[in-house]
Amino acid sequence: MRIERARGTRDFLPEEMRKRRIMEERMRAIAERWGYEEIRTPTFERAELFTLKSGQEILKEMYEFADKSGRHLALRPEITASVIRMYLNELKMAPKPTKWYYFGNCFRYEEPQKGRFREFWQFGTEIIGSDSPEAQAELIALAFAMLTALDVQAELHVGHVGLIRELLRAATPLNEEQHAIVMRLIDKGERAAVIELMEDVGVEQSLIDDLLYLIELKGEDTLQEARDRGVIAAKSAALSELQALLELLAVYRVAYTLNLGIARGLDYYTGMVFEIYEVGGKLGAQNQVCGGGSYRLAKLFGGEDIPSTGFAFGFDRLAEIFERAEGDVRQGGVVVVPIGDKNVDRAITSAAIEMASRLREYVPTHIDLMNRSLKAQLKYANARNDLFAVMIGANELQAGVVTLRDLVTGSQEQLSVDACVEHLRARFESRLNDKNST
RNA sequence: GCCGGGGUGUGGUAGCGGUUAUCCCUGGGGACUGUGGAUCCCUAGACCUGGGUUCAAAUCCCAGCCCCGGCCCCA
Repeated sequence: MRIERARGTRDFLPEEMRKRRIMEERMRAIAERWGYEEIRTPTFERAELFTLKSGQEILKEMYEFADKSGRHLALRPEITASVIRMYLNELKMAPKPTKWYYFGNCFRYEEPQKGRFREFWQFGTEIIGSDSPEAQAELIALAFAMLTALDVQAELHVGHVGLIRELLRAATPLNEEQHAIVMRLIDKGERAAVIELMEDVGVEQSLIDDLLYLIELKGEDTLQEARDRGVIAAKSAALSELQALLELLAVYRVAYTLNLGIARGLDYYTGMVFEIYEVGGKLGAQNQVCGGGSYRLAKLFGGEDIPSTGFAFGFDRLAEIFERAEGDVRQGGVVVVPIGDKNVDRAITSAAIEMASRLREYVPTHIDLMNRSLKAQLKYANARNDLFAVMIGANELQAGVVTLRDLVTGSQEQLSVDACVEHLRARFESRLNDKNST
């Protein structure tokens, strides 16, 4: 019986893993240089961690289960909630801001399609302890530094849920719960439902108009325009925060599009929110590669109210876009080839294994594991792109040498074990240096 | 949750009512018994699953599973 992969999961073959490893290393390197440290949290958590404030949308997609003693658990649908939980559990006394990054798999029960899977990877960062414009700008700039390192062309959309919240607060008949509902409707783009809800509760028509005007705002000059029209109060805290952020983004030379319609599906965002979209058209409908913003989760989990800012990349979507120029072709190594019947010629086998062990201190080396003929061993080496074969048979043993064959040129020579090791070590060392310098 | 298009050896495919199920790639062996990449030969290996229609199903119908994509939402 053939067992199929679970729907929405993937196997990664060596070639794909090489590419992902390159991407991951580039992103890690940048995070480290910006002063962020790596953390890791559990793959599953108490389900309440996610149900508490992540929003309705994520609940119906969650993998929930009970363990053998009946605990209510869930596979993480995202990682931010875990990071904050971990911070509160372990590190309340840490100097702020705490700057962390993480890379891990997440799980959501959705219909798989291009760039969307049930198990997917997020690479994210969090600044815990600050949601200042400086923190927001740094974080967005960091995201773009990573995109640049991956040669991904993308555009940034920035919004601020504070502006909408301020306006909703002014709409007196609405309570907190209704605010959340309206936010969700805005995020979904369900304009008609927003109007209906607000009219039902009896919100003034002018306020409804203002709200609709606000969420449609797009583009850089619209902020001033909105203020001139009195839609945004001149002394709005959210407005001045957003303006400060935009100024800093200019300093970081990150281009942006203002989009106040971004409300985001996770309910915990409280301030700046942003989304980044790939612009090359390689992702079809799922072109959002990054999302994030400022939030206040800590209080919900029983801690003090810690302002934080974070984002998460959809790593798989980046992988879809990322073309690797170099390092694409697997660089072959060395094969040690014992010649003769391994079952009979124990001495040859031993000599070959000893040779392989020495070479493995310096170069990728493999040795026949299938008792193949000389011919078949070379064929395998050829198919693997190996560069050298070290052949050891009865003749070599008797003469105290090995035969080193250059699989690219086809030339070969006999030399001592030490000389052969030294020769290969030198060859591969210089190759590694070449690779690092490019 | 909704809507399209698909599942044939390891991978890529042809066949679309009756064939010994095609070709390329791959594994093993050989021509060439201590030398890979070319050529040729032998050999291994497949019709997603379950029902139905039919004398006869890979082929037609239905359901499920899976894949690819779109809507919605997200990363």
